[in-house]
Amino acid sequence: MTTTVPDAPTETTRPARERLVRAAQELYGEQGVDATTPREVLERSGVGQGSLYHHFPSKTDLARTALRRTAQESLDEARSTLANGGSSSGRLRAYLAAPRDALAGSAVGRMTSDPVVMADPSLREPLAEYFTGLVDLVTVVLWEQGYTEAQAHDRAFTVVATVQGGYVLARALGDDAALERALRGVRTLCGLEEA
Amino acid sequence: MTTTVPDAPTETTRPARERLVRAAQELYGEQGVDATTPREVLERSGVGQGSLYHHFPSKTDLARTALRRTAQESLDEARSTLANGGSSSGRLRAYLAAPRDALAGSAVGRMTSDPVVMADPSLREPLAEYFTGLVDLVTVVLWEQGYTEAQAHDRAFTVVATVQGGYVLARALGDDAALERALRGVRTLCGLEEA
DNA sequence: GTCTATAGTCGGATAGAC
DNA sequence: GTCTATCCGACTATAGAC
Repeated sequence: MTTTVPDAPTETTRPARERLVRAAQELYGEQGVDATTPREVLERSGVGQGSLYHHFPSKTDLARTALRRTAQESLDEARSTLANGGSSSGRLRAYLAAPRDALAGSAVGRMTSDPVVMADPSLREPLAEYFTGLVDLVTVVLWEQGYTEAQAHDRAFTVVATVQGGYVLARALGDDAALERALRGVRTLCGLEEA
Repeated sequence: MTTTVPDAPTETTRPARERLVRAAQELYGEQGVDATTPREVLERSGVGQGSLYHHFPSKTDLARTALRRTAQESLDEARSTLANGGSSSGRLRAYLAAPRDALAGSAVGRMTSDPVVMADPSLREPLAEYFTGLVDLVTVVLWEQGYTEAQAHDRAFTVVATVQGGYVLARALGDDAALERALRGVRTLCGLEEA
């Protein structure tokens, strides 16, 4: 008696669908949603033409799935640094020193310039969720350091904005040192730098 | 004897060309370069079909002209705030308090996510020039406040990054208050806020 | 569920009259 | 220098066999 039950009866894991989402995530990170064609997604995923439209009614539906996942993965990664053990200043320092591909930019932040994403509320939603969650994580850390809730919140926005703006500067200048400098500046301003 | 000499013999001012550049600047600010079609530029400028390709060999050449002007105008505006009279702290405070359309984003910064712009070095150049000039302006102000050159430079990157990242946050959250909070945070961190 | 083939639309660019 | 008319190719999506 062979156990033919795969993983879950209601929500089975589909390989083609999965490959499509992964390929879309990669291409969106490289080019954005607007500039990524269904054809490119099919080529990278190795899936045939009509299969995309079997799993997703339209390009937008694929984008929604891929963006949700990217936002979720990015937030999970930030959480692993900001909400784990260690002192609050140590966790913030670790977050600001985390390895980043400056010239690639923020997978989520870059989407705020994508016309397709910004035109559709259901595509914007993952962006809002990501940054709300990220700012909240940083706010808690700053609050633990003794700031008032209002001050912690303002400065959390500043910290997250510095990271995002650092990406923008690095890409505009073609120099990853721009992000490094911006982050070093905010570390000293927050009193996190060693003498 | 009518003076038929217009403005300059070598570089005359062409009305159609001018209208094309203006329309392109507007549309790039709203949608980006990649998402803006020649047709849209023609419609907004009120110029006829073939005239675009009379003045500009390709879409890229129009983009280069428009981006250069936008970068130049943006830098001039920043200079008028950061390099004018008043105390150094007053000028920096004025720059950070300048009116901004947070939900529209930075006309220059948003281009760092545009595939067409990033793929062409001649289109990226205006971005690099703008941010180099802007960071230099802020660096001078901070240097006047007594910071070492290295510290002033790092913090200048942080200030400019906060503005750029503030735009990203405001757009992602659909709330212009995000930029305000990020800027208030950096003002307090820089000791520019009144008690 | 996956594929090949193809339809419809629009973007980028050109030709050539005025 | 400016316009109208038009070509070519690519992108989004569908049809229908296996």
